[in-house]
Amino acid sequence: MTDKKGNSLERVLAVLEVFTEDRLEWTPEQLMEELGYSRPTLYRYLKTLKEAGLLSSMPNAGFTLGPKVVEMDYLLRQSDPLILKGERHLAELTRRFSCTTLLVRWYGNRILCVDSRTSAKDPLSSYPRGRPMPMGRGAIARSIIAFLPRRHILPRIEASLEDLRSVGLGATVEEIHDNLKRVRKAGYAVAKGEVTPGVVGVAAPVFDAGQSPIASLCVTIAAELVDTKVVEEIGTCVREAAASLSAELSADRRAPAERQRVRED
Amino acid sequence: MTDKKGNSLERVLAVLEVFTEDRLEWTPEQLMEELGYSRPTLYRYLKTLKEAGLLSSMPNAGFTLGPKVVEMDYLLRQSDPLILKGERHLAELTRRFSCTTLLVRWYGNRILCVDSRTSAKDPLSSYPRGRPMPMGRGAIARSIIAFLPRRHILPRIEASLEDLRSVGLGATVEEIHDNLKRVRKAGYAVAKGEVTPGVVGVAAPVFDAGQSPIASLCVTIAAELVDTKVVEEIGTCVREAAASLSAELSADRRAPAERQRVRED
DNA sequence: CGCAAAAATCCCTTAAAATGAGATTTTGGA
DNA sequence: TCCAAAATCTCATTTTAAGGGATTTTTGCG
Repeated sequence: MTDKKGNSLERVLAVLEVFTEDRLEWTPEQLMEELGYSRPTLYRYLKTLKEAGLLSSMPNAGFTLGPKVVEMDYLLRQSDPLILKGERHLAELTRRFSCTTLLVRWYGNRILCVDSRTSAKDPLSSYPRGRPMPMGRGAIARSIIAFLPRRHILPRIEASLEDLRSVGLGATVEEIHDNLKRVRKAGYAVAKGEVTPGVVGVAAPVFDAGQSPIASLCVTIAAELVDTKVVEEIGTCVREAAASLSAELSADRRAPAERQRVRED
Repeated sequence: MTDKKGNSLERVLAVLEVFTEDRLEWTPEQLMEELGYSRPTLYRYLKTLKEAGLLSSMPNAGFTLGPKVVEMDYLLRQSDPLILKGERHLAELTRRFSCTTLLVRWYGNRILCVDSRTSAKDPLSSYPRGRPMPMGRGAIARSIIAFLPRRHILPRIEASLEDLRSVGLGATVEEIHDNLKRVRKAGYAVAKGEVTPGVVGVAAPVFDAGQSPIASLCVTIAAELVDTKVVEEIGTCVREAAASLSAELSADRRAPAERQRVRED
């Protein structure tokens, strides 16, 4: 069984958590075992989730995620200021370099690509929209961690110490911290082949009026296409684009257009 | 207030329902009024939904749908047999005709585009992935209704009587029913300009081992590109593609590959 | 920098609602 | 048509969610 307990709200939503890339389909029996719910309870949950459209089941086959998910994703694409305002910058960067650009949101302990665009003839990235990436390695993760408020950085370094070390960012926590300070100073992070071999990532954080980054803008490009100088050039562009995007986001905030309410009663 | 009542599971999930194309952002106050929940209750719900990633809120701005939605959509794209097996047919139809093809799932009282592909130079359809379409008009809706078990057809005709009449399908319930029988016999439905002016839709139902259709495969094409003969040709293709897709789906069902369970403990 | 206003959370009792063992009905496949 | 498996129902029991009001935390502003 995965989770301890929680209130019934959390327990219903916990059902959604077991659907992963490794396991996209579950039978009620399997869910009972995995989640430790009783039969009637599980069926009640499933019924509710199914009615909400979050799950769907073909008769007597397993359950999978449902159509409401597709609908919500569509709505999200229309509502997320990050995506809406980021598009322009993605386009600009892909125009300027032969690369794949990613707009990646930070949430919980993951980072998640919410939009991407490519101009490389042979795209190398394996992270399309919606595929979560682990924190801990790669330019994106580092571009976010480096810009966290001081007291949040150290715990994160410790949590991902293995990864950060193996990536050559330093041997001790202090050394790594120093390197992250350098990232912070430069305004962008660079990683060579940390996520995908032969691919260089250059990422800069995106802020939303607050002090902590909420997302990262990243250019990934084939290593053979770049040298130190070009990486610097890309870094500058990415940093500026990210800064500009951040500014747009917080400007939007300051003048919150009160959208009209549409009722149907 | 939108909904009457329901158990707390339904009430939490009802929060997700208020996010629509007309209203993509809600403040807690507005949600309290709209849903009729008390303050602590609403905040509890919001907290839970936010922790699950289904909602997100930028400090003191409104709430919007959250990143988990993007992740689930990605998973869904990988797991939905309809999408996976349908892709081939969409590709084939778009290759053969200069058109937009849609794969549309039926759920509740809506139909929802889950995949689409276009080969027309100037795509006219305004229903991208995730945008729900109303039942009641259009070839897609009709291709589904016509193939429902007898006892489900009449209530649906009555429910959408206005629409069906205005579309010229007949004046009385009987007349409309006759027309639907004809659709059933032909194996596909045709609609001219019912959804988008100047666009002809040709749709056939997709089944999943059961008697009721679960989806529809549709070709939309500029009216000026087709005459009766071509429409018939398209109809035949669409019907055959849909039948083939249905067969693939139920074959898959009959030999349910037991996917391995991956645990991490 | 610190204050006032608003937002979000907490507390705690009551009332309501979720739970689950087992019986029962429905479903879908042969 | 019938049978086994799947899904739902029943109902006594206990857990737990609800919400008025107080409290703490955050935010905007002087």
